[in-house]
Amino acid sequence: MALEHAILVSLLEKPGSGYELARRFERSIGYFWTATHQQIYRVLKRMENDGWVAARDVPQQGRPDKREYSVADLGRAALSSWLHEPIEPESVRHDLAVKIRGAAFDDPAALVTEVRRHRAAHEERLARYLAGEVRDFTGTDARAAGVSEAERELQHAVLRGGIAYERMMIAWLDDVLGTLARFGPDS
Amino acid sequence: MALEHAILVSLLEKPGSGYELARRFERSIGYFWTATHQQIYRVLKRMENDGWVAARDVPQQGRPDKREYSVADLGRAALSSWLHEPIEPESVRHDLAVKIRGAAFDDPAALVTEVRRHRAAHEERLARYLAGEVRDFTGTDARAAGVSEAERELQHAVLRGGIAYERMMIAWLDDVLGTLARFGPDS
DNA sequence: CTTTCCATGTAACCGGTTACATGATTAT
DNA sequence: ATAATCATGTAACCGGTTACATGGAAAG
Repeated sequence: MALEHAILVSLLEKPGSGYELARRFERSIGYFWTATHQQIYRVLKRMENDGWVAARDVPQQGRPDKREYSVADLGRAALSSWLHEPIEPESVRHDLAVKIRGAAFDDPAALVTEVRRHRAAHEERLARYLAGEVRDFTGTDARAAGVSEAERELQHAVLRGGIAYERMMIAWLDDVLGTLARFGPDS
Repeated sequence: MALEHAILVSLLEKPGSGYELARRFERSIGYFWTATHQQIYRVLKRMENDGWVAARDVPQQGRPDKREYSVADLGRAALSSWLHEPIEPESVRHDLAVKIRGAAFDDPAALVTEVRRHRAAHEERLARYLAGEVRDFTGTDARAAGVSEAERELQHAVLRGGIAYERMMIAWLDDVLGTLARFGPDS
């Protein structure tokens, strides 16, 4: 389990409210971890009880107050010890692969639309990542205020992972489409 | 949720017991879906109650009896309808990416061992997949008895996906190692 | 004689998802 | 008026993981 740790990393990069964290999990953090706001609020509360994070009420004008969280010493220590313990390389879960193998017992041609939909979704994500790369990681100083070089470079490395993943998926889905095409008229 | 459907596909490819299914989920099906035997037995029972699969007791010599399951009409229909409904492209979950971004707030050099471990694990998987590809998908007729061409080709396409994934991961982890190396002496 | 393989389960727990709820402000 | 954004939650459910349990056969 790493949601706690993902939250710690995000709060170390920049303190924020549960709502803001939820937004980040739709964006930058989203390409390696997802979480809904319900989950985040629940975990955040537990982390506060455990002394991993500290909250501060921030009044705002024209908007509801927010509780801004930042990482406490105990949280930093928890993250550090997690970073030092080995984790098992997780295995993937691909619904689509189940469908592809299942198509052999149904109509292979019917899957083409579905595979194309997925391909489009990955293409879209790739475009988003590439745009983010240009925005955040070009120009030596642009928006580099208060961010260490290590932080910046490691974030970039993770983003490159997301980009590589999307490119691989697109290429593979093209491969699959080619295979499906050979069973178009009939099997 | 697709475990039911993964089981249906596997049983369509070849009927088998819960135990045998669990083994398959460690092998061929394992590169796109994982499941433990506990989970499989539970789901299998539910599927039998729902009439998706039918069981047949098979006595064996020198071994405990087994319950061999095969797909019933209702199961085939359930699979077909699932194949025809669109599913959302799922997003990945990478503990390792959390660690990499977290390393900026700890010791980046300490992550090198961990990343190398993961790299080795992916290298090993890649070797297994490639060996499986040679074993099962070379030679026009080898072990192709009773397996349709569509079935064979689609299985191969899924395997190529696993291979592409492992290759991408290895390349990316090399990228990460290079990035980490630049923060070796100190950040 | 101890480990591994075959074979099937129960029980507890917990993280993640979905549905529901509230309430103010800003934009169309 | 209506929808969208900001902001924070509760409650129910359920799939997946971990631990525990049994019991015979074959292999080292």
